[in-house]
Amino acid sequence: MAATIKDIARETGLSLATISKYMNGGALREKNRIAIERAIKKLDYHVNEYARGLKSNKSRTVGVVIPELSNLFITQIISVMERILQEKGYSVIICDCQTDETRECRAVKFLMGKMVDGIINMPVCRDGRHLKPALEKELPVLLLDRPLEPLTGLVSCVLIDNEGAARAATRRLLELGHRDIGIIVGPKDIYTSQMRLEGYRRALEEYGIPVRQALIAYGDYTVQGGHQQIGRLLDTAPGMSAAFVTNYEMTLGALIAVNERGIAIPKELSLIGFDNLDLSMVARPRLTIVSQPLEEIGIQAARLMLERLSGEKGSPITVTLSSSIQEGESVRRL
Amino acid sequence: MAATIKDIARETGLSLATISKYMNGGALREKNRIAIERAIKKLDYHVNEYARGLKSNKSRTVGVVIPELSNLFITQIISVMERILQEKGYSVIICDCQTDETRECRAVKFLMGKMVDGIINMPVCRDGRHLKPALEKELPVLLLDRPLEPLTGLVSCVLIDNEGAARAATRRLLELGHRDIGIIVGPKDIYTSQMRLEGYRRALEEYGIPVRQALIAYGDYTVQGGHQQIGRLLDTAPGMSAAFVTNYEMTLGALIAVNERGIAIPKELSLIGFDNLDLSMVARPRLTIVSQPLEEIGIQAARLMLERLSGEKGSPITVTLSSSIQEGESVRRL
DNA sequence: TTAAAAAAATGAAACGTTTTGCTTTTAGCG
DNA sequence: CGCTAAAAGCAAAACGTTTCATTTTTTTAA
Repeated sequence: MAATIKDIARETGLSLATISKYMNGGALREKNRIAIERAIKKLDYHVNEYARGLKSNKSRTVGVVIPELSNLFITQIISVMERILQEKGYSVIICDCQTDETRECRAVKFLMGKMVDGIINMPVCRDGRHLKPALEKELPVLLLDRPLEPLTGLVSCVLIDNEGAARAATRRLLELGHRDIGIIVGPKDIYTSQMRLEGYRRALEEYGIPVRQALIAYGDYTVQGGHQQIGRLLDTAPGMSAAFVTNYEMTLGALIAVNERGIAIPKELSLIGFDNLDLSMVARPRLTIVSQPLEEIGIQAARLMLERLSGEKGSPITVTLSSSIQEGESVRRL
Repeated sequence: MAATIKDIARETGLSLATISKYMNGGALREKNRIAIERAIKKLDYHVNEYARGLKSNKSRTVGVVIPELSNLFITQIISVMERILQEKGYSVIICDCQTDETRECRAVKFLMGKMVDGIINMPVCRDGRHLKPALEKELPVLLLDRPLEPLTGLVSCVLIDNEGAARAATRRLLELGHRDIGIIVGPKDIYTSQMRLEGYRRALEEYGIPVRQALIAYGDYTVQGGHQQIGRLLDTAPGMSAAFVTNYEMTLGALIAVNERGIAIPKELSLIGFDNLDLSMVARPRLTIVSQPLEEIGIQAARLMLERLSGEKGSPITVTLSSSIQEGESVRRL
């Protein structure tokens, strides 16, 4: 049915090898190049990825394993990555493991069954066991947003300077005179939570202010979690003059709760949120937020993966991107 | 390196053809089946999808073309579809065309280059031109959420009864005595907008109430759009006692705006929102919403596609799912 | 017990590329 | 013009499956 390289060969009178060379960017005579191009157009030829994959052991496909698809932080990054990889002819298979280690493990195996050329992973499993099959096969592996201690030096990472971002946000509040600063972080065992909490601690230390457990709330990075935890803080730490919420969903939840309680921002409570998405453009007063460079994360991830895929060896790299604080009007000077 | 069917043949003393038969579920002698299974385990054999794809002209891959990846309605559906398709051994390649017809067209071609066995599409281009190459090749095509007039009878669809849902929501407000009901729909040229607006109109007609342009606002299905448009309605239609917002993002935007203005729900304004996501679980008072069966959409889409992929011909089917109203406390009796 | 029918296994030929080692053609130079 | 080196083109052999037409084995029936 569909035209093959053989048809092109017949049409042009050249050999298979020459056509193949053309398809892979080899050098050939001008008139042959033209003839081939004409034949390709005439016969509407497209390479058969399967024949090629079989021969070359490359699928031109990258697998992406994420904990959750319904998460704007993640989809925003994937969107960018996908576009870039696609421009280079790679397709992307996304596996949503639903924050489940077993599924994550299965996803890696599934992708290897699909013969992906590389894997990009925002890991759930903390010990990196799930990536073993890929590493054994020397597939390029790239970690997103969270490093994996046991894999240090073995795989590349694209990270955010979580600690620095949280420190800067907390400092900002301290500079403006706040002393009772609440923070809502994610689950205790998640890397980004730990780092953000650490940044908060460090900033307080710099100012010689004791860290009070009552001002630390552990959410679960969901809207509901943010809603609950800000409630908890407001109830149990009445002196709190400012709160720092450390991801987008929880910021949304917190904002809704604060509005419901009729608490005025920033008059009664200063708020610093997270992630530069719709929310920050919409809420009034405009939210002051820690803005993660989502697009840049995607770009760097795609770049690093493409470098690996094109055979550049070199040792694994960790790229750490820094967030910026985007000033709004949700923080006031005390 | 990796074990092939040949290795299994050698290990078991059987022929290639027999192993292949086993792999594809053919009938064979019990002892041979056992021997093969043992060999597979021993040699850690996995089929080479590329060799198989080359021979069989099947890629066991489904392409999904969507207007936007950072949209909870969409990702929620994809999540389910992907899980089901993956269970059947299919992988999914997602193409985010960014609501751009040119990109959408390119995405279809890209996917065909990747030799997908079928395409699931939430279409942007209204005339379905972009799907022509796929239809010509007789690839199974499935439309999601929006039918395409010119393709009626040619492709299957999974739809929501948008008109019915909007009518039910509007009726609900009418039953409770509301007469000045605002509605925020999406862009004028989008199918779901039109249907939802139509449902609103019909409900008003049933009650003999004239449709007033001042109560109809066109948003763009974004948080910001919802925020703006509810503002517009509140400003230009001061008598409005209830509002119906017709997607998740705009509901979020509207809710934020209403809270900012200190308007009490449902005392000063009754509100019906859309889509049963985090938001409705979190907002207080709990929102009354039109709840689309996101999971069911995913299930039906996966099912229909799988049926097609397994060769069942039959004529294209349109599955229309109905939404339900989930009662909260955001609507009051007038 | 044997012939016929049914079931299972087989060998070999594809599928559409890439690649390797050679051969032919072209270009450059004295 | 003829020689050489470099460039371009070629034939054939893979890659790991599936599938078809046969052959072999097993089961059934007489």
